[in-house]
Formats: sequence, structure tokens, C-alpha cells
Amino acid sequence: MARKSADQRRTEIVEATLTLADEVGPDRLSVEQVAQRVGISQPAVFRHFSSKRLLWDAVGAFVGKRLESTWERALAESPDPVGRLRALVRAQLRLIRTLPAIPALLFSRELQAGDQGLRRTFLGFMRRFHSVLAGVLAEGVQQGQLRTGLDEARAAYVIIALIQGVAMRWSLSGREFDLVQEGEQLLELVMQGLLNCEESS
Amino acid sequence: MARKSADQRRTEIVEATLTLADEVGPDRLSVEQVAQRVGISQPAVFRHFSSKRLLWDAVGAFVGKRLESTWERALAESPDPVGRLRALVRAQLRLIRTLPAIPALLFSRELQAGDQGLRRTFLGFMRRFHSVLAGVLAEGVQQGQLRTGLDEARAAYVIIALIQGVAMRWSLSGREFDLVQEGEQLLELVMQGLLNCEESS
DNA sequence: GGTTTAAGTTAGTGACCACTCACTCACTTA
DNA sequence: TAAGTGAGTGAGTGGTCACTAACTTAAACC
Repeated sequence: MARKSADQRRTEIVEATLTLADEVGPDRLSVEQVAQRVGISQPAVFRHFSSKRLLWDAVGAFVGKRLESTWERALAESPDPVGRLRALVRAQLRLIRTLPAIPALLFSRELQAGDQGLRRTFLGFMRRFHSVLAGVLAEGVQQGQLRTGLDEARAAYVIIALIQGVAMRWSLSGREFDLVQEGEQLLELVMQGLLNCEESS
Repeated sequence: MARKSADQRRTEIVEATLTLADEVGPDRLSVEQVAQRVGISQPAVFRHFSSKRLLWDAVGAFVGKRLESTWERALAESPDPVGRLRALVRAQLRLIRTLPAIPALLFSRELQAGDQGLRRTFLGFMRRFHSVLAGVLAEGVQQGQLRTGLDEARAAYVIIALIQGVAMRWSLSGREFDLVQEGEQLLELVMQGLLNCEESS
């Protein structure tokens, strides 16, 4: 049997937990399944994470780092606000494509149970993303690219809902369409609006 | 001990399951919890539903009836398409407010497990709602209230995402804002669009 | 090359899960 | 009023869960 360093195993276990959270659901995932995927016995997992809760905490921290770095890189992509907005949405969709467990984790009861530890962590991620989006939108209004009088906070919630919605539909459909392309087209639609510009009610 | 007719008990059990699915999550809900909420012993539940799966099927059918009748009534509310669109969104939000388990049910793994029985049922509900929305949007385009060239199918997906998104945020926030009001304002924002009409990129 | 360290193992623990069985007793009806 | 029906019960069944105790052995270090 090939032994590995604790650091290596820890990341292996966290990554296996993430992919399995997508496959079987965060609430239905057992430590036994994680152990089998990694290729070790079930108690070996508890050598690296003394409880399942701490394993989920580590998963949360892992996802959080990926989210933060994704947003940071996207914000640096373009000088103008609307370009940054598109980059943020595209980057977030790409991250969900590579870590499809993210939406399921956000809404799972695994997080809400147990003293609200992870729930607050993920709620914090959502708030961070919302404030980043709202900031970019406010810049867009200032520079005249976006409607004056636009409610930036609400618009940011619309964009978050858009990403979550298309990710959920992608997941339920069995991933039979291109998540990033579809999401980008929905963003364009929202930016243009539905009403006829001349004859608004 | 107060005995009730089987019909009465069945609906009591289904309703308890729905409220508990919201409180503890569909995947974490046990038959014992349902029995306690109803006020009977755990085996008594199995007299009315011979397996937990059949109980979930009954819950699905119950929710389905409520959804269909909600859409039907909303469509009859207004003669013009945009009015019907607003009525549909408002009615859907009101239904979620009275049956908050609906979004959780849609995305729970309880449905996806077990031969995809309930999963298909709920996917069918979503498709039904999408086609109703797309139909109303197409009418709006024809009558000139909505942008010509509007992609009705994608716009319908945007509206579904909007409802789901605000419902999820409402749930995660501990229901500290008015779901219906907030949802209606997001709808208005999407209908107007984000871009500056004169100077679109 | 022997000792130490720590990543692994097997074999459990009690709690909870969906579900069953044998039985009871309230109510309807002949 | 006796018989039959069916909504209820208490006491289990086997299976799975998170987690633990005691032991083993591969690798790191001197």
C-alpha cells in the first residue's frame, strides 16, 4: 500500500468530497464513500479530519479560496466596467463548470445544520460576490454605460440569480448544454431588457 | 386516541411532510419526524403510505396540483400579456411563500434518487412553467409591448431564474424581507434592462 | 540498521434509518 | 349486540451512519 504525506491526503480527501458532493449530494454523502473514492479505509479519513464537520469546513475554505482568486483575476481582465461585469459572470460560470458542487453546496442543509459554521462562510461568499458586482455596476452607471437611476444592489442580485438559475438548469438537464455560453447569452438579454424601449408601459 | 379517516390522515401526513421538508430539508427528513408532527406513531405512517418513496410521490402530486391551478388563475387575471406575466410571477412567489419547501424540493437529491420518478415529475413542472411564460412573452412581442426580436425561450429562463434566486435568498436570509415585493421589483428591473438605451455597447 | 513517527488497518460502538410483525380496540353494520 | 373492518400501537429487524480503540507497518531520521 502506497502511503502519502498528510498534506497530500488532506487535499485528496477534500477534492474527493467536492466531486462526490456533486454526484450524490452534500447531504447524502457518507465518509465511507469519500474513503472509497480516495482509496483508503473509512477510519483513515478521520485521521486527517477528526470529524465530518471539520472536513466540510476544509471544503468550504477550499471553495472560498477558489472563488476569491477567480473574482480577483476577472476584475483585472478589462478596464471598463461592463467588460469587467461580463468577465465576472464568465469566470464564475467557468468555476462552476469545473467545480459543479458549488451551487449544491450553497443550498444544502449540510451547511445550515450544526451551529451554522459553514452556512455563515458560504453566506459570506455570496455577500462578497454581491458587493463586487454592485461595485462594478455602480462604476458602469457613473461612466454612462449603464442606465442612470439603476438600482445597483438589486441588479447585482438579478445577476447572481441568473448564474444560479442557469447552473441549476444545467445540472438538472444532465449538463447537455454549454453552461458558459448559455449564461453569457442570458446576461446579454438581461442587459438589453425585455420592454420595447420606445413604447414602455 | 382520536382516530381519523384514511383520507384525512393522508393529507395530514402529506402536509406535515411539506412543512418539515422546508424546516429540516427533504434529504434529512425521517418518517419518525413526520409521524411526531402529525401526532401518530411511526409505523402508522406506513399504513397510509407503504413506503417513503410513495409518500414523496404523493407530495409531488400535491405540489403539482397547486402549481397548475396557480398558473391557470394567474393567466385569467389580465387581458394583456405583460399584465399576465406580472400576475404569473406574483402568483408563483405567493405560492412559494405559502409552500416554502417548493424550491428545496426542486433541487433536492431525494427526487433524483430512486429511479428518477419524482425528478421527472418536477422537471415536468418546470418545463410547463417555462412554456407558459414563453407563450405569454411571445404574445407580448406580437402586441408590441415587448422588444421585437426578443428570444422568448431565454427570457422565460431568466424569469424562472429570477424567481428561484429571490426565493433562495429569501430562505437563506431567514425570510427577513417580503418575498413577493422584492421579486416584483426584480422583475421590473429585468424588464427595463440594465443598459443605457441611447448609448448601448 | 535500529528507533521513532505517523499513515494506515480491522473490528468494533451506539444512534438512527426505513420498514415489519403481531396485536389492540374504536367504530360501523347486519 | 355480536362480528368485522381498519386505524392505531409497541417491540422489533437488518442496514447504515459517524466515530473510536487497538493494533500494524511503511517511511523518515540518527
